[in-house]
Amino acid sequence: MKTRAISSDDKHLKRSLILNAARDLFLVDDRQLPAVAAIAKQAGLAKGTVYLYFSTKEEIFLALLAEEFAGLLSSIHAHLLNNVGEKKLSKKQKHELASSLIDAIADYLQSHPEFLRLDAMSYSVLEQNLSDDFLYAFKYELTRTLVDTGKQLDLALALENGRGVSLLLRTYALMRGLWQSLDYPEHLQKLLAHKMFEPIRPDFHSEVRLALGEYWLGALA
Amino acid sequence: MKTRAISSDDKHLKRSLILNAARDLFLVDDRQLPAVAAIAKQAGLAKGTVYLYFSTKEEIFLALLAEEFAGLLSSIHAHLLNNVGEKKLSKKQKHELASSLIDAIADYLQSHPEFLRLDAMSYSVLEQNLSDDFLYAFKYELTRTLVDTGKQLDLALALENGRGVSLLLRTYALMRGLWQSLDYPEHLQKLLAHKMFEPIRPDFHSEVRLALGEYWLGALA
Amino acid sequence: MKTRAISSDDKHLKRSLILNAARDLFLVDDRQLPAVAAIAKQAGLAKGTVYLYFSTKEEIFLALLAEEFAGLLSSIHAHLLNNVGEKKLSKKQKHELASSLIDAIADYLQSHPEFLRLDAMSYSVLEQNLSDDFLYAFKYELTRTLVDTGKQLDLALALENGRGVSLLLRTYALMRGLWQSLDYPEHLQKLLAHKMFEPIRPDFHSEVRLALGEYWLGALA
Amino acid sequence: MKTRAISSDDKHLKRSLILNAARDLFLVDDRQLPAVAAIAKQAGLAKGTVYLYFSTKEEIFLALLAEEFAGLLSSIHAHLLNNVGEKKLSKKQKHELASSLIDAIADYLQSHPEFLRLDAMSYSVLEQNLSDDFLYAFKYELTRTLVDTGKQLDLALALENGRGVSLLLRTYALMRGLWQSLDYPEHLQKLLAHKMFEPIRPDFHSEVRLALGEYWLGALA
DNA sequence: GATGAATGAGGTTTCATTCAT
DNA sequence: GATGAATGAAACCTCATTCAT
Repeated sequence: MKTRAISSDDKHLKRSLILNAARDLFLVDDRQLPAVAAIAKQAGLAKGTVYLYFSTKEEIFLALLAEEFAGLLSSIHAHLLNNVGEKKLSKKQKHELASSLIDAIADYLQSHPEFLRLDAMSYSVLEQNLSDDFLYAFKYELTRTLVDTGKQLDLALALENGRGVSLLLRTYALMRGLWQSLDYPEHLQKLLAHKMFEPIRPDFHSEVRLALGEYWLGALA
Repeated sequence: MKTRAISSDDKHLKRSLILNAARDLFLVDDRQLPAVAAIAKQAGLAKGTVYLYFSTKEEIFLALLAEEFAGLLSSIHAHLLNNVGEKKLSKKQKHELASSLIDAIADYLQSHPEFLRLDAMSYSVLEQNLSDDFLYAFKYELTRTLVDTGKQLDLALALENGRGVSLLLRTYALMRGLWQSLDYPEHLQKLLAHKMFEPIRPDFHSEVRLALGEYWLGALA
Repeated sequence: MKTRAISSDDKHLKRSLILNAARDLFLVDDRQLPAVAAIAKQAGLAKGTVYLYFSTKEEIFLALLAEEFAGLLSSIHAHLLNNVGEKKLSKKQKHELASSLIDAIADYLQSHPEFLRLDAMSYSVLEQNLSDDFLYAFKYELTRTLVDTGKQLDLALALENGRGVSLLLRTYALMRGLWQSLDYPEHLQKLLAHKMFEPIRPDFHSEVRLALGEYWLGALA
Repeated sequence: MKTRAISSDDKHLKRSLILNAARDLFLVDDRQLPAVAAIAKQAGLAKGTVYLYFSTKEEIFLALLAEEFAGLLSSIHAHLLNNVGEKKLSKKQKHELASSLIDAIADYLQSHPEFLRLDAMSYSVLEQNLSDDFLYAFKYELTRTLVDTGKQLDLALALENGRGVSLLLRTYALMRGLWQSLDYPEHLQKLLAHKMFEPIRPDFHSEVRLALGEYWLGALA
């Protein structure tokens, strides 16, 4: 591709091109950020072009992660808006709301396999090598949306102020921790095929529902 | 320490020397495994010597992590042995046991700052570049101890078979997820000093107690 | 040379730059492939640049050797084309042709001191650490040219089919064997200065003519 | 083995132990000198012990090569002694002697597969890293025996003085050159399985007889 | 004499990023 | 704006040899 992205739309398009290429490659071989050369090739661009849109490799993947966070949170937000009326909920209704929320989250995770994979890289790999500005913008946006959604939750469940954010944070912690504990690379799966390892390899998607269920049960008690 | 580790004890000592050096350096600059050269220097050894005791850099840190896991699990195990009598516990007593267990865990985390730091590297960095044998041995030992401790828990709380392991796994997931969500490198801390970020930076050690408390409350309901 | 090799010609030029640097260094200290760092320095390039043109160090030297083979064989080829008329040669004329061929070969060796030096590394050092593709391409081209030249020889000397290749192969074997037997590194030369060692250190360039002369005499008998 | 070699015989025995171990390992994976650690292990000795008998790794293999040379030359020597009477040989008888000599050589090569393999390492690898003394002793002994055998040849074939050595040297050159040209490591053999490569991979043991036959035919003409 | 623990020089290769074209 | 050639830091691991025990 040698077309020049002149209009703002074109730029946005090319940015997406890169992000998609990066996501595709990452899904093929997670636990390792693909090389910039590979991303460029996959996107049909030159290496240098990638650097016109992102200033480090990590930026690409943090941008991808930001999208995922936004998606999950907006999904939760939407769910809350849909299911909240004006009247106060009964205890049972609250639990039902929590339960459906968990379903919404688990569904999102299932349909966005790259989310927690990327997320698992963020602590050790992704947040290196980023400009303060970019990192700040990421955290800023994330916090804003999170707090926002937290407030929705406060309203929906008649929680005390700030409780919603806390619940969301802990929910997030639990699901990312579970992912990292239960996702094994292929060769490890073979190694752990023996029955004795069964306790440490339940299916993630079932497990996350159960664990979140327990957590919310306690949290709402 | 003698210059040459001839006896098996001496060897074990030298191994520890390396592990300690590695831990020390890692604590100074976590999120990045120190170079083998640096570890060797810190331990007062030559690079090659390190490779007499470990066959890759990652082995060193996985060995360190193995020690931590062993420590935490034995700590839990001990706690269970101390606090379990023969009679069946009342519901209240069970919650008290859970609560004290959480304390034990949280105390361990507080006194072993390297544990969750290392742990956070294990998904993306640590489990690369290891021989299948070593990795298997690690998982084997970990699973064995985990299942063992899980059984103790089953007994102590009169749980159905296998429930204990599950509780431990989810507890672990929650604490590792929280760590990664709440531990910020220094420069990020400065960036996030503003009040608006308060919701995303509660103190880890308080937070882990609270979150685990909620989880166990729900799990034992 | 431009700093950036953009056109295909420029690239070819830069490749040559590297090959020449490698050859120069190798001639200074044969029996040891120079380090890539040294080659890069000699060529006025960065180490990484070398790896843009060759994917392992050995590739560089095998490429060099390939050039030498091509040179020798084309030299032989040319010689045959020049000296072959349509009429059948008499026995004497055949021997004269052989003799002049030997001269052509020996002249080539004399003016390409790197050829047999490199060649002597090929068995034990050079053919390690090469991709199958590269090695195959090398052997393929070599075989093709060799067989081709062999056929010319068949024609020129009215040999039975395939005899020419065989003669060339044995000629090559003899000259490479002689080189390795008669080329001494400097410090060994001093060690073997005594008269008693004279029988094992005749001058290679005379010796190769004599030995090849004897061989061809027998081969054409 | 922790026995001490006190008597001279014991020492000689232990030396042989090392040499045999080295030969065995080298035969398994030629084109690469085995590591000293491997040799020691194979010999049932400690690494340090090896260095009591040889001062560098290369010494071991040069000693091995020396044995081979001695074996070949003594084999030739013996052959000459057996087949030489006092009377002058006819031309035909001379050719018969040469022919049987070639057979003797080729037989030796066939029954000593390590000879030319080792020999092929001598130019580029083996003669590095040796003390002048050792190297000199090697060359001295070799030259002495060679000249000696050469003289026998002079006598047997009524050659002019020194011609025998020359013939032997060229014979050696041809056979080592052929070996290096025709011995392919396994993975290359697969690569060159195609019919087009047939001309460059005749069987060494047949080829060496034919080529030497031609050479001697010319040399005795 | 024998051992094997310790040494540390040495060189390859990768790849994120820059910048001349 | 786009390209891709050039850069060069960074780090691993091997293994021959030494020497304390």
